[in-house]
Amino acid sequence: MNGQHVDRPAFHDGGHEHQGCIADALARAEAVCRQRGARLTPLRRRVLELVWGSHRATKAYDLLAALGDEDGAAKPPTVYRTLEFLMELGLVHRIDSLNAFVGCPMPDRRHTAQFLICGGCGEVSEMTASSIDRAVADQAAGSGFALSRQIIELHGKCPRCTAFPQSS
Amino acid sequence: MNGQHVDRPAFHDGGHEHQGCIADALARAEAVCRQRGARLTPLRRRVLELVWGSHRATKAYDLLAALGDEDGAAKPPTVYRTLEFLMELGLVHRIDSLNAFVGCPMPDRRHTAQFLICGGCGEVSEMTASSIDRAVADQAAGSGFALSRQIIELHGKCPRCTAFPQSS
DNA sequence: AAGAGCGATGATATAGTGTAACCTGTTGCG
DNA sequence: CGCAACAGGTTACACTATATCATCGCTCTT
Repeated sequence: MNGQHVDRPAFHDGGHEHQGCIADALARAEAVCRQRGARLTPLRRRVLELVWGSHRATKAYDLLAALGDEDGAAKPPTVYRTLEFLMELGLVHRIDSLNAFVGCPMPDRRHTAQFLICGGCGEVSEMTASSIDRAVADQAAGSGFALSRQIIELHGKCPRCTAFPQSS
Repeated sequence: MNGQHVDRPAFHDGGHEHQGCIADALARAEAVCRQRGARLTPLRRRVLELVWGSHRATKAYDLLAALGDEDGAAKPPTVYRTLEFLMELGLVHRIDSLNAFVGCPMPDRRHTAQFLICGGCGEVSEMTASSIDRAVADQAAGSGFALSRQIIELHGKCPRCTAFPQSS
């Protein structure tokens, strides 16, 4: 094991078959729910699907609006409760610096996460970099600090947006 | 230079002479403002003083209330504008996971920051760990990601709260 | 089948956080 | 002085989140 181990640090290209991402996410969610004895109700399934509608972070009130268009006026607590449930199971993560939520690509495995957030296209890429984990754990331990939760959100530009700035 | 370089990872004990912290922070702020040609007005000075009133993160509306008690009803934009100014000069940092603000102990030097946030006493300790910086920079570079801002907020328990849990 | 118990959702209200837009005052300077 | 630039005041509103209580539907038990 070396310090370069990283899971999925990559960004998606614009033309990838996104329906597959959604379907995969739902399949993983069903597996996780089955395993944990939780119920993936239609509402929860729909919210997860909406969150996975893009690789950007989704705002709670955008979900609310989307649900309202179809289910006739959903209310804030409905959305927040559902998001809380999905976070509990590790199916979505909250991006604190954006007040928004993003689907987790590997909910079946306990992991820490770091997020690369592109200021150009808005895409959020989750990774698990053991080198960062180790540096963080070492520093916390060195300060006598008992770490319970790490929030690492890295803002910048993804490779595509760096190559083709949209300002023109 | 080794990988263990850290600035101020320490937590304060309950009995430290806190007036000194505030006075020092104000002195540093005056120096920074003088150097940058910015004006440390009475309002800005007062807000910075309030932020430095503890080593916890301060919420904008708490500042608002504190100012209201003395200056007769300050309004939200006043506080947010002032905080924005102070952040611009690096005199305070925003803790996104708390929606709150904390004084920067070294505003005179450009630096990245990581925060240790104690869930027991609420104290926030800023550090600059080069090992974390390096791991983050490496991972970003390896993904072709152009990093512009890093948010690293580590929640847990400080040494004192670990030793003496207040639950009783 | 009746009813208890529980989890999920609905509904109402309100708390907490942050900003847009416009106006007024103040300061520094030619 | 009179202008320009910046600081701060005021109003109004948008956005984010939670507390509380009511309802619905399912399962389990008797």
